[in-house]
Amino acid sequence: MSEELSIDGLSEDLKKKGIHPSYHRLKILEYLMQNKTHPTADMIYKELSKEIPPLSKTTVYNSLKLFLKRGIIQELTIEEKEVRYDADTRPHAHFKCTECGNVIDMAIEPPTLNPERVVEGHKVTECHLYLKGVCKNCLKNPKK
Amino acid sequence: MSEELSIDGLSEDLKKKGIHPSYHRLKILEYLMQNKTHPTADMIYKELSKEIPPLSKTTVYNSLKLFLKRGIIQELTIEEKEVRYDADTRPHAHFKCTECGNVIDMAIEPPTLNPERVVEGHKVTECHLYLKGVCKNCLKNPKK
DNA sequence: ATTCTTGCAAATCATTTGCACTTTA
DNA sequence: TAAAGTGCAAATGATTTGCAAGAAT
Repeated sequence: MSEELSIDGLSEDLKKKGIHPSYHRLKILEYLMQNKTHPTADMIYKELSKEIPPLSKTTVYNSLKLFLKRGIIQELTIEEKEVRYDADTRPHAHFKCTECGNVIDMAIEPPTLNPERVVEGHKVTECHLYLKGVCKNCLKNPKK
Repeated sequence: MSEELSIDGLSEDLKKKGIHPSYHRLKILEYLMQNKTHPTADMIYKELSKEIPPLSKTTVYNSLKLFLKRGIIQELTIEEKEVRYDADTRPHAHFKCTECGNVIDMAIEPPTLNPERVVEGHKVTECHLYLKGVCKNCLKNPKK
């Protein structure tokens, strides 16, 4: 893809965060950056398995957990029993379509999602805005 | 929803929603309305069990699911593996303290959380704003 | 050689399900 | 007596853990 998504670039990103850029880790992060579908661990595993047969789900979980701890991805819990991951850690909202199940990004009025502020005396460090409804596409093409 | 918490009032609320106001259901809803701590199903079960020995967790799950379907409570998925319930269905934000683990309500600038609107062509019907950080209380009394 | 990475298999744990018992109308 | 409510026990399924084998430096 583009140069910012080159394996070399990703490799550098990981090194900067103190993560050894192993092949599996690079592929998992690359997948997350190229697929803005906010996949679950299972989706990532299923897709990458086609390409990388010797890949275990444990490694996917291990890698995601590591990326999360180092702040290079974020976890979305828009729905119970469906933890999704997003390589874009900039503040933005997420919309889940109840028809097609897709989760899409949404630009949202900044003040709301600005982290690192104090509200009512509480120190806020993280913000998630989750919207649900029917997406543009499903509104146009109703199922059934 | 009635403002007072009389059993009679709750009973009427349930009937209006087409839910038979059984003893267990009334106690579960009453607990949710009196305890603004956004408890999990397990917390509700553990607490109510003290009072109502013949109560099974299945009944708690059944009742919560039913209330949810009829729109008299809402589900909070601020954290994975910790689905919480809130009897207040008006738009408001939720803050989870990473120190004490408590989830507290927060009044939030209305436009952000107004449901039933169209954003970027998508029909929004539900909004959740989840904040994380350290609460006022834990800032004052740091642990250890 | 030691440390890091990977991965199988078993453990965990919240939630769901099947079904039988009990209560209510 | 049919329908609704309840609850035990088993099933489910995503995630975690323990540990051993393989890879990297």
